[in-house]
Amino acid sequence: MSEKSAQKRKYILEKAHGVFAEKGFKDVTMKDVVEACDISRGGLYLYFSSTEELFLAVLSEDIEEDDDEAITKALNNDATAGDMLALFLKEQKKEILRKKNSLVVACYEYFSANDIPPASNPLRKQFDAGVQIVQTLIENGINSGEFQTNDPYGCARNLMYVIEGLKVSAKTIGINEDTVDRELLYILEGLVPEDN
Amino acid sequence: MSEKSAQKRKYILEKAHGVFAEKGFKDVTMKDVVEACDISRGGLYLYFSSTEELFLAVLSEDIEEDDDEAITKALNNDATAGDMLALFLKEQKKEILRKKNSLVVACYEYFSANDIPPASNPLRKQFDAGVQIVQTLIENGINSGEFQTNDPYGCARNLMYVIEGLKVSAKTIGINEDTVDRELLYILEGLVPEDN
Amino acid sequence: MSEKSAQKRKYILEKAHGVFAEKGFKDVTMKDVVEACDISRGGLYLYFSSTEELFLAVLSEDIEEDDDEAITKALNNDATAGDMLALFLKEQKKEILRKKNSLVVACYEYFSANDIPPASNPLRKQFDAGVQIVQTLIENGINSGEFQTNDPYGCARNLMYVIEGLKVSAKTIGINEDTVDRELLYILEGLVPEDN
Amino acid sequence: MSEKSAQKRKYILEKAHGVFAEKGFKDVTMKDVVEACDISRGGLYLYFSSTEELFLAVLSEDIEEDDDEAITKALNNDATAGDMLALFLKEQKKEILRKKNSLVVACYEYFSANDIPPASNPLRKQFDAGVQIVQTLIENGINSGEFQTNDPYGCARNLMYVIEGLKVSAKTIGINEDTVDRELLYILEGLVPEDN
DNA sequence: AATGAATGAGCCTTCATTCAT
DNA sequence: TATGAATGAAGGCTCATTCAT
Repeated sequence: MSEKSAQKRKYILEKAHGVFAEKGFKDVTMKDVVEACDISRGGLYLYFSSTEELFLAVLSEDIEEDDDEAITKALNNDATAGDMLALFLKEQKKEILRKKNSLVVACYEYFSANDIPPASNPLRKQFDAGVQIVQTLIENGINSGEFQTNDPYGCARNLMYVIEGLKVSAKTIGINEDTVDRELLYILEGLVPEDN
Repeated sequence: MSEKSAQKRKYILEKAHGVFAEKGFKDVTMKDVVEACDISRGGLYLYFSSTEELFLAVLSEDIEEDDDEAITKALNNDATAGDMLALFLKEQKKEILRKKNSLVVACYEYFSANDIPPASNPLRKQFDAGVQIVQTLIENGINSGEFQTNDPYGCARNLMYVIEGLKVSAKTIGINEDTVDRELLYILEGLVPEDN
Repeated sequence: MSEKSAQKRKYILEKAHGVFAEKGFKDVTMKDVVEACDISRGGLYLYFSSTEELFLAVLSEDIEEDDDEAITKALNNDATAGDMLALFLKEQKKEILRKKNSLVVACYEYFSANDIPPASNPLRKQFDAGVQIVQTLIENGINSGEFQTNDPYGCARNLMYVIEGLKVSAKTIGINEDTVDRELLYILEGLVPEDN
Repeated sequence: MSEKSAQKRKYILEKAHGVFAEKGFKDVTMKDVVEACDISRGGLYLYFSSTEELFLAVLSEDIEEDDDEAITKALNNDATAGDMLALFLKEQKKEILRKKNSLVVACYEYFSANDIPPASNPLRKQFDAGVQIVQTLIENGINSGEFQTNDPYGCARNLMYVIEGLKVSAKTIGINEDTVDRELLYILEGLVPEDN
């Protein structure tokens, strides 16, 4: 039955994902999830015993899938650094503007209310991974002459913080696609040699 | 009596401010506020009839006081653009790192759950005001030869998004003073003519 | 100031009358009355200390005014018994169908919840008075040859119970003017000699 | 489980019936019912979510049972119209004088506060059904020579309004068995040929 | 007399959690 | 495993009543 169990667990996580995306973290009740899953109250408790447990499980599933497949794939090809950075930014843009199934708000609510040690904070991991990827791409770009900067790490961090700022702004003050494009472009332009 | 009433209203707002700072928006109950104020349930309802009403009142009081007095004062003196930008950033840094009485998290929770038209969204107003100030300072700095950039508006926006990113990161993944310094410095350096 | 006091008392009773007419007895709160009168909470308590006290006061004022003036006046003239009974029924009909300011429902609620000794029950007094009036009119009518029945008292009671039935029906199942006319006419016809 | 559920639903309705009989409609709180049933607050809400819902359910159960079984049974026998009318009146009398478990007052309170379209107003239905029964009985009685009247419908209505009047009077001004007997007798006598 | 702020009791409603089946 | 009835705690809201001014 472990097979069937795993199946059901996955099913619950999917439905719960939708609930967290819609209501954030704090407003979600076990009842919400039960109803979304259309299972019994007791049934849910068999798998998860609190919204926190549920949320953390949803989150790790989510991150697992997340693995920036597009980027990874591209890295295996012979794409230029510029192409790959563009690809990365395209993914980020999609995430920033995503309305459906976004866990961003739920993450803010959860991680701002719970002091998670950085080492095990998935948000932190994602952020650091992003910086790492961007830094690498920039360095590659410098080597190939596509990019120009004397602080690739600083630039990568700057980019990631801007992305964070855009994400939160998208949820709180509302921004449109043009705004995102403009901001990302601003940064990219800082990277490109300006002599031309 | 209106005098005393106003007094008490203010008192409630102060206490509520503390509660929102501590628990964010969604977790705050009227009971929390009642207990923080040490008044009766009915007494609170005399002044505010929901946590939303309370929060919005707290917020407008907060913004009112906020008025970036330091900056304003400096503007009336003969401070250089560089000094003034440094001052602005110091204020922002304080805000980013503030643990006590920060409404940042509560704002995220409230404004991500409620679609407020941009025109009346105080978060938006604050952001735009920030961009405006920074842009002006940069332009002044360009005129005085302190700064160098061909897109003051873009640079101002970039700075403000980084600040947003730092704010949210401070609450969710935790960042220390050095990180803030490093990020702000990175941007400042981009502004300073590098020929020397 | 006793003059002014009496004035205000009267004012409160008028407003309260409207409130009881609209909401019945049980649903009325002191707050309702305070708001209807636009006076202070404490102010109302200076005059009445419960809705019950208020209601009973409203009721006695109401009954006082009620005194079937029209009938009384007619009795002093040389109206025929038939005319006077018709007049009486017209008044009753008005009462049965009245939507505004009717205390009927409030009376039902109050007197069905409180066992008032018949001797001091104003509803009972009114009922008995009605029977008495009708009986007298019928007897007069018999003497003048207008009416015919061998049980004037029984007929009067029957009429009054029908009126009670119509009153309560008007409030609970809804009846229209035609229905009232038809019912009252039915009784009248039983009184009139049928030989003609 | 549905079996047990139905059982409990019935149990709650019985207890609630008692509560409404005792306190009318408006004064009944969910807490009253919870206590009468000796179940938990939440438990009650599982079955009914307001006193209104409860009351309407109580009412329809009540009417269902009500079916004037005695009359129906008699109709299938060879009882005379007079016997059957007497039987009907005996039932009504019982109802008029009933102290325990009577929903009359609750009905007054509920239906005078809520405008229910006549077509779906159970009080109206009951009234009309009563008129219909009485009219039929009278007509049968006329055919068999037991009764005499030239307006069976009018007489039936008159009877039913008197009964309504007696019901409400029983609750508000208090009447005893003799009074009921006397009033019903008065009407009956009007039906019986008087020549003998 | 009159005001209206303040209190606290009371009822409403929703859910997390348990448990018998 | 799975169900869903049941419980009771928690928080919301409204008002009767009091009292300092």
